[in-house]
Amino acid sequence: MANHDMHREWASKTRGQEDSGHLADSVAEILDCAALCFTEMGFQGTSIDDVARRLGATKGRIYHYFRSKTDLFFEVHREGMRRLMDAVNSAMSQGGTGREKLLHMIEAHALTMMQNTAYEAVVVQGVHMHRLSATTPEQRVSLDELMDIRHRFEQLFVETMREGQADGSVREGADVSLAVKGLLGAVNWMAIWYRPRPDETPEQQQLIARHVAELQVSGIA
Amino acid sequence: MANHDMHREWASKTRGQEDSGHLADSVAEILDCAALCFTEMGFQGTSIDDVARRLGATKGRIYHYFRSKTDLFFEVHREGMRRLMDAVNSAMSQGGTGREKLLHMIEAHALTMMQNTAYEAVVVQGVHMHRLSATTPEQRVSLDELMDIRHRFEQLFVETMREGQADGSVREGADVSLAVKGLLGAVNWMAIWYRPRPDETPEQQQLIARHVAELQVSGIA
DNA sequence: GTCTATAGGCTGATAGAC
DNA sequence: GTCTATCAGCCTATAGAC
Repeated sequence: MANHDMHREWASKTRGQEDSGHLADSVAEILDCAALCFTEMGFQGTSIDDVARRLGATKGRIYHYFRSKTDLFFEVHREGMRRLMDAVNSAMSQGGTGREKLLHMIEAHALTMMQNTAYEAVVVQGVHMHRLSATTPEQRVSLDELMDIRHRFEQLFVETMREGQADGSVREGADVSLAVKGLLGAVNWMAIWYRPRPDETPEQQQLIARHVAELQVSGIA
Repeated sequence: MANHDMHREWASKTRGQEDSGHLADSVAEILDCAALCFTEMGFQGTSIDDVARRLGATKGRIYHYFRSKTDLFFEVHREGMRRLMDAVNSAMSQGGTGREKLLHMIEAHALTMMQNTAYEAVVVQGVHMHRLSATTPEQRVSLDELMDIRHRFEQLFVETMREGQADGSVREGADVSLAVKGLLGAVNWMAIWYRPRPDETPEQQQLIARHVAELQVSGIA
């Protein structure tokens, strides 16, 4: 029980800046393996033994840090959302017209999807799960918390698009909420089809991300 | 075993035009309940007993018509894809410039998503599953077959967009394949966020569908 | 901290009565 | 055609050794 709290503490620490040592390493290693398993086999399709096998350990290790499989899944999801938030927030704060900011935000979102395929595939899976009603009360609480983050994430795009309408860089008259759902859908769907090619460079990835972003932004400009 | 074949025969019949009577009714009823269960609880989260309970029956009935849970899932998926194909094909054959056709195709796609939420949520789930490697050989065969249909579906949009480039109604220079993936993503994502409001009329749905389509098409025009 | 062993519950699929 | 009964396997989570 105490260890679960230690993990919580670690999690909130890293949400700041630094990670601190061997405990963080253990947890991060588990999260990485879990992200891969959940991505490849789905939440219900993954057993804790699967994650343990990939880790080269047994489930004792995992249950020492995580209360339950659900807890593990949501911790992966949380980390994926954190990476997304960081990238988009940083793009948003770089200035320019609403339209320019939107372009950079979408590009950053897309690039993060491409460079964190496992974590972001879990995020998409989690969003999908929110649609499911067969959830335990425990899952419901975690899901609601994460959907709250997700909502704030979506609002960043909504606000920036409104900003663009105010400064004249984004077309008036479009239903902003609907437009944002469309554009986020286009980017999120990358979790389904995008696979990095074996020899793909970061520059090539950036090109794809920019292209996706431009297509979406030119629709509302 | 013979009954599974009867079902197959029914399935291919309906892919033509007519459905024929009480056997079809039994199967269609099972498919409807299964679509709802899979949508609400996911593939692995749904037990055959869940479907049977919703049906007001026991699993004997289901296993009489479907070899396995996997088989049942894919039959729902197939039906969902059929509805999508029908709608888009019909929109595509109505003429106009490439750009106009594309607009109508996306609109038809979106409207079908909105009017068949359960079946189409299963389709999206199936596409997602194709990403998963933890599949039995049996699942792999069905998935591959369905991804083949899916690929042909995507090609309809690619062809029409190329047509639009040829007749000057669609911007040159854009990566057609990437653009189509983006626009299909925007529409497919509706399976995640769209819920019909209790009092929503077909006219209101059409408005939303058109709006989504316009946003995507104006990005490539 | 990590392992082994195991309890306890659920589920896919089948067999056979009616 | 549909139901009841049941088996066999798997998986989450815990307890306790080391």
